[in-house]
Amino acid sequence: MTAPLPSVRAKRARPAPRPAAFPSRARRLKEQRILEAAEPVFAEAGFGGASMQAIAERAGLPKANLHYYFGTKQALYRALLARNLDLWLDAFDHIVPERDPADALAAYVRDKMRASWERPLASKVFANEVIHGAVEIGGYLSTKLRQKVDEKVAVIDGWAAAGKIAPVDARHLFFTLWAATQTYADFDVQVCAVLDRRHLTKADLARATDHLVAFVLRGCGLTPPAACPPRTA
Amino acid sequence: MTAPLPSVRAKRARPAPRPAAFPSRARRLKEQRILEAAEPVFAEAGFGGASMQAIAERAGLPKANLHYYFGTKQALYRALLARNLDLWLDAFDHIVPERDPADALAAYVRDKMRASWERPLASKVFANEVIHGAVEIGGYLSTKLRQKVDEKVAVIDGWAAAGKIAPVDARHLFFTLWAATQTYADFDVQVCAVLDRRHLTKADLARATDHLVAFVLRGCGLTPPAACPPRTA
DNA sequence: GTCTATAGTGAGATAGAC
DNA sequence: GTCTATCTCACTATAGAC
Repeated sequence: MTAPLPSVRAKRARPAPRPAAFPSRARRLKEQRILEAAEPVFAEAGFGGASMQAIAERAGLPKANLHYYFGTKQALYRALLARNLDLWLDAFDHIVPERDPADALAAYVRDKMRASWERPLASKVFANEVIHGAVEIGGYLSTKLRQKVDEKVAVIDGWAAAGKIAPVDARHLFFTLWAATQTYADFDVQVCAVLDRRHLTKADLARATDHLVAFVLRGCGLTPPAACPPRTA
Repeated sequence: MTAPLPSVRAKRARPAPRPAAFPSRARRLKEQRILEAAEPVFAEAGFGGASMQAIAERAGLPKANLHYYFGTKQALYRALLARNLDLWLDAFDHIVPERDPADALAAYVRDKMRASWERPLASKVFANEVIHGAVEIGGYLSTKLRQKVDEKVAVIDGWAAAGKIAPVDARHLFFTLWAATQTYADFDVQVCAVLDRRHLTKADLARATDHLVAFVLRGCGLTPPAACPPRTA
């Protein structure tokens, strides 16, 4: 579709910089503080738009300090991504064969919606990275994430074979669930605009969750027929 | 949640630059060509990561030429956004009271999926802009888009009142549909990774469309009860 | 470990010849 | 209208004093 662009993040290749080999407790805390400050900056400006200056100001530190701990902007960015990657996998734990499909899927959706409420910035950083080609996390996506999805797809296929759920395309079902839940974090501004809100409230998210759970359960044929009215011409 | 950041796009405020008052046909063609080149660059690098240099190379023109036509990088970016904004509204035309809900929603989903296939870069540019706070298009979102959504929400509420569709939250339904369809454009890399593909093919998108249409129709109670198996304990 | 001062580079934008 | 050469500045990154 599109000819490849030269990678955005490839200014000057530099060998692994200063960081210590044995991270002390104090060091970890400092790093944590910097990552905390970096998250909103990368989330709202993207990698290219973020500046070490802006991150340093947020962290209340001089710029040079960030370089002392992370070496380069890219390394800081990578560390931030790494810290959050597995965040999205936790919800998968609900999807197990022995559990009732409706309960499992409802819990999955609720967990993902909770994440959108509690960690919207992490979601935005991740979204940015994927939109821009997942240069840093491509490996993760095609190994750990794919394996986890394959595993959970098998669970859903098992439910379908047992007649416990409508025969959905489980992989695409996950794409739909990810998109539908993360949109409340990534595209919150658009949701706000349409709902005529200044900020999304917990009540807004609760309503969104109720909508989504009901929608998904019906979509998977997990709601009693009573709620399935006959189709009108 | 997060304190506001200084806008990413606010380096040096400059008065409206050179562009002519009466755009000739030739001028419009040149502008078109530049916008065409700008789309993949902004899509894959974001505003901050995109460079006028990269766009110029894609367009086969010297940098100065872009500045002659658009003045600033921001103006070029704005022009690109403006060109694509109404793209997403077309599909709404299917949602009219007199049409059968199932047909209308299926057609809506199919149109949006077609857009994800045909104009993925436009979708990415838009997604970037929204994630980064919709600084440029916030006005559009809270006026034209909101009005359009309100109008179509009324149609769906009308169907629900007439018992033609399950009582869904129409606004959140649209958020779900937007997210579920645009994810195939915006997050194509992730979808590829999970599906173990190098690129998404038309067949992949067709399969995704079939999944989504079926899922949405069931989710809206628009599929005959036969396909709604009883819930198992 | 911390921070000030600065080096060095790339980017947006412009001047001015053609 | 077009393009080369250049200006200016912001940004990443580092040197080196404390």
